[in-house]
Amino acid sequence: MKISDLAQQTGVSSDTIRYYEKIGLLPEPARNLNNYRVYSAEHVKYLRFIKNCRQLDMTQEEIARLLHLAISPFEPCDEINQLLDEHLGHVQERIQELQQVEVVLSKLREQCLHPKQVQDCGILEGLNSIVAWEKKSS
Amino acid sequence: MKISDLAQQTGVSSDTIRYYEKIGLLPEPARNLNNYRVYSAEHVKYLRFIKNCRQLDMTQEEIARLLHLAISPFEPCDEINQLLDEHLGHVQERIQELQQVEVVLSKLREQCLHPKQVQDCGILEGLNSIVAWEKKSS
DNA sequence: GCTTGACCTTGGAGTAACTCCAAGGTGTTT
DNA sequence: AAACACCTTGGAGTTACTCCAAGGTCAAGC
Repeated sequence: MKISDLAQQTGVSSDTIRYYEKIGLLPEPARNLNNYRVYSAEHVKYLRFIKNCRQLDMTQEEIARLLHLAISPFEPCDEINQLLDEHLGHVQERIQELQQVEVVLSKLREQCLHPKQVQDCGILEGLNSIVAWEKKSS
Repeated sequence: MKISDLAQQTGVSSDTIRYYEKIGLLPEPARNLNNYRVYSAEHVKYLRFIKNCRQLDMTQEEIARLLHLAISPFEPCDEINQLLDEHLGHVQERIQELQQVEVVLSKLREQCLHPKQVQDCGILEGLNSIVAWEKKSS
């Protein structure tokens, strides 16, 4: 199976596949006589796993940790649970941040319901004077 | 007013101030005899504006557009409203995406409520078999 | 007068997670 | 033989910074 086949089967571009290999997320495949990469069914599984994690917005580092854990079948899985919990926490934090942004933006938008000249636009006014609210973490 | 004063008054680091100048977001300040940057009250206003926009998660490009519009007081302000609407749209989209991620992560987490061995951990199982849901846009 | 420490300057490298491109090799078809 | 689609590597570009090194300046203290 060549790189374009793997790309097609997983919906991950060839460029990205080579990139994952380079950073060590995806195991190096065998090569054929022309130096083309040759992938196995294992690689499909690996890459699907990675893709799923990315869709869950995990970082490469989190994925690397998960992959590392996945190959130690007899270890306790606390670390996996912990990683998931932390990641879930980050996602929830980010949602809250964005919801705050949404509120401020909506209020700001109401400052200018009818088109005017720029000098009278309440939005620019508003942008000059937002009272910085607290962001929990960045 | 030197760069560290501006930094202190706005809560934006000196590094970031120089960076904003470099990419053209912040107007170039005057220089004193030692070639130190000398800022005016205008710069404080500018930088506060930029900081407010960044807190609203706007990109540098959006901010640049706003700043450009802000100096044309007699133009109609439709474009400002449109920019805000689009940006609000992006924020709402991202919130929805993250909420979907949150649901999937929570379900995944339930696959392993009691610590086990890695080989029996339902989370890894789950990560292998997430049915890719539709993302509206990336 | 000299050292110390706190600033300032510039330029460049590093971060995450890719994406795109150029230059060159290979393989199949017409 | 030419056209076209694929493969290889290496390197640059993206966003929004952050950090660092090497060198210049300035005020205070001994």
